[in-house]
Order: sequence, then C-alpha cells, then structure tokens
Amino acid sequence: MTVENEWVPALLHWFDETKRDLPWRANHPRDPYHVWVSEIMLQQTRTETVKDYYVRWMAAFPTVSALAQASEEEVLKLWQGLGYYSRARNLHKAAREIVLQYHGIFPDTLEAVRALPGIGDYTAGAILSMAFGHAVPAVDGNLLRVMARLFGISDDILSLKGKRIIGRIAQTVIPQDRPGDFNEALMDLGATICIPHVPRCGSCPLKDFCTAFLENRTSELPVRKKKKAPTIYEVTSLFIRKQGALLLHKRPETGLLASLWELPTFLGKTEKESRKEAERMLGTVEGKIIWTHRHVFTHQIWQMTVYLGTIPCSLPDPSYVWVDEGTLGTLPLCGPAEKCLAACLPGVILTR
DNA sequence: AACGCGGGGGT
DNA sequence: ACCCCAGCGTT
Repeated sequence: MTVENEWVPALLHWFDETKRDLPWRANHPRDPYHVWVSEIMLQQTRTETVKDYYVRWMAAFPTVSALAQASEEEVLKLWQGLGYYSRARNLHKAAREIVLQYHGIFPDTLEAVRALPGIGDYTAGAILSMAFGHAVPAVDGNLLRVMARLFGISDDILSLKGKRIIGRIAQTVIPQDRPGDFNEALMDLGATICIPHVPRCGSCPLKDFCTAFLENRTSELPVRKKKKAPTIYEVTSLFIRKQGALLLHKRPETGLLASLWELPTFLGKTEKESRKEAERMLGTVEGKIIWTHRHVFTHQIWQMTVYLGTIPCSLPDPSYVWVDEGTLGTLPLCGPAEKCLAACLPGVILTR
C-alpha cells in the first residue's frame, strides 16, 4: 500500500506557526521526565485541567529521584482531583524502578520504556519521539481521529483493527527528522481544529488532503463504539465528629478510588439498604441529613446522602481512623469527600 | 474483546 | 442527556 504523504510538510508548517505554549513544552531539548509526567497526566484528561497539576507536581517533584523519594500519600495528595489514581501510583512505582535499575537515568529504548508500569504503546511512543527523537508514532485519540478523517477510515478507531491500520500508516509517514513534532502537531490539530464533534475544517491546514472533508463525511468519521450506561447506587455516608476530629475511612488499595480517604461510606441498591449497612457497621445514624450529592463516575453514579452520626463504641477495622481536622489537608481525599467537607467544614484547609 | 478506572467541559 | 478527553492494566 502506498501512502500519499504530501500532507506531512503542510502539517509541520502549520505546527511551526501555531503550536500551543504549554508548561511541558518549555525545555529544548525536551527532558524525558517532563515528557513522561505530562503524558501520564494527559491520559484521558484535558490539557486545561492538566496545566496547574503539572506545575505543582514539578515544583514538588522536580526530578525522577525526588519522586522516588516521596511517600505514596504525598504523591496521591498532589494527584487529588485529577482522577484515574493508578496513574499516580504507577508514576511513583516507575520512578523507583528507574532509580534502582537505571541509576535514575530515564531509559531510551522502546522495550525498556514500554516495560515501565503505567506506560503503554501510546506513552512509550510519545516519550521516545519527543524526548529522544526516535521515529515512533504516538497513537492517541487525537491521532486516531485525525487520521480516520484524513484517510476516510471507517473502522472503529478504538478496536484493535482500527488502531493497527492507523498505526501502520503513521509508522510509514512519520518523518525521521521530526518525529516528535509530527506527533505533537497531530495532537494540536486534533485538540484545536479536528475536534470530535464539529471540526473546524475551514481553518484546517490539511483540508485539501482530507478524505472526510472532500467527501463531506466529517460528521460520520471517526467511528467509535458506544459506551455502556453507568450503574446507579444509593450511598449513605456518615459525618461523625469527636473533639475536633472527624471519622474517616481509607479505601482499599485496589479498585475505585484506591487508597484515598473518604467519609465512612456504604453502598446499596436502595437508600434503606445502604443506611442499614451504615447502622450495622458503625451504630446509630442520627436522622439529620447534612448534605446530598449526585456524584458521576464513568461507570457508576452515586446518589449520596450524608447523615450526622453518633460516636460508635468501637471501630470495625483499622481502616477507620479519627483524623484531627487540622491535618485533613495532608490526606488524599476522594472527590465526594472533598466536596462534602468543603461544604460542611467551611474554613478547614483541605489542600496542603 | 470487554471492562474497570475520575472528573470536568462541551453541545 | 449524552459525548469525549495526549490510555493502561486486567481478565
């Protein structure tokens, strides 16, 4: 298969003229640690959201070894609110591997980078191309969307087949002298022009080459499978204070919101069911509702009711802890807890 | 291949 | 109400 690639110089020229000014693009040449952290933060996360987290992260953990020396709780605290918390745990784990196995020097081969926890095909390609100049495509949602439109590919872009077809084309056309710029140019184009719903084809540097534009198919491409509907849970949480301390629960080390702190929280199919479970675990629930909230995850919805609770005579297990209100700011809180406490404990510092 | 895993912004 | 975002790991 031959691939017409006259669009590549047009893309690179457009990138040279209009590339976005982002915190992780400040250094030249790019530092692999900086590229790595930014790419992990950007997984499934918008650029605007990442900016502030990235700046705070680099101030706290300026190098791989600084990150390796931090505690997991510090790392999670900086990640609080960003979501997909295994990303933070894997960054931390990988930093320790890099220190132990590579003397703190970021590895520069595809095999070694790809083997680090939290780094898949996309992130490996991004780091190798941007930090080391290797001709490896970074196949993310932007690249898949842009290429599907450019070449009129109607396979599901998230299927293995779709990714394989597009990845092969990208590997063929990626310029050996500017692989990192090529990947970033496609991301900028995907983020600002070739956007998901209604692309801004009028200002696209590739419109003369784009199958979807020329055939008026931009509304049909790319093809993606629909996601399944979330499960709805009724949730009872308890707000229990004792002498300036608040009863919190540390979530398990795996699963949803792993290792984050929350108000004691109990899920059920019905409100009554979740409240019964709260009673069984911690004793009396007072009738007073102090806060309600609908928290939407990707695949679950929590219909939450927070009650005032009485002080239990005993705690079920060591994951329940009385936390002094002055130290709440040092704990990584999960989203629902952070929102509830911001509303119910005005004036208490929740961020370090 | 399907699923779990967050949170927020856009339409 | 959806949709999607600079995806990865597990099953």
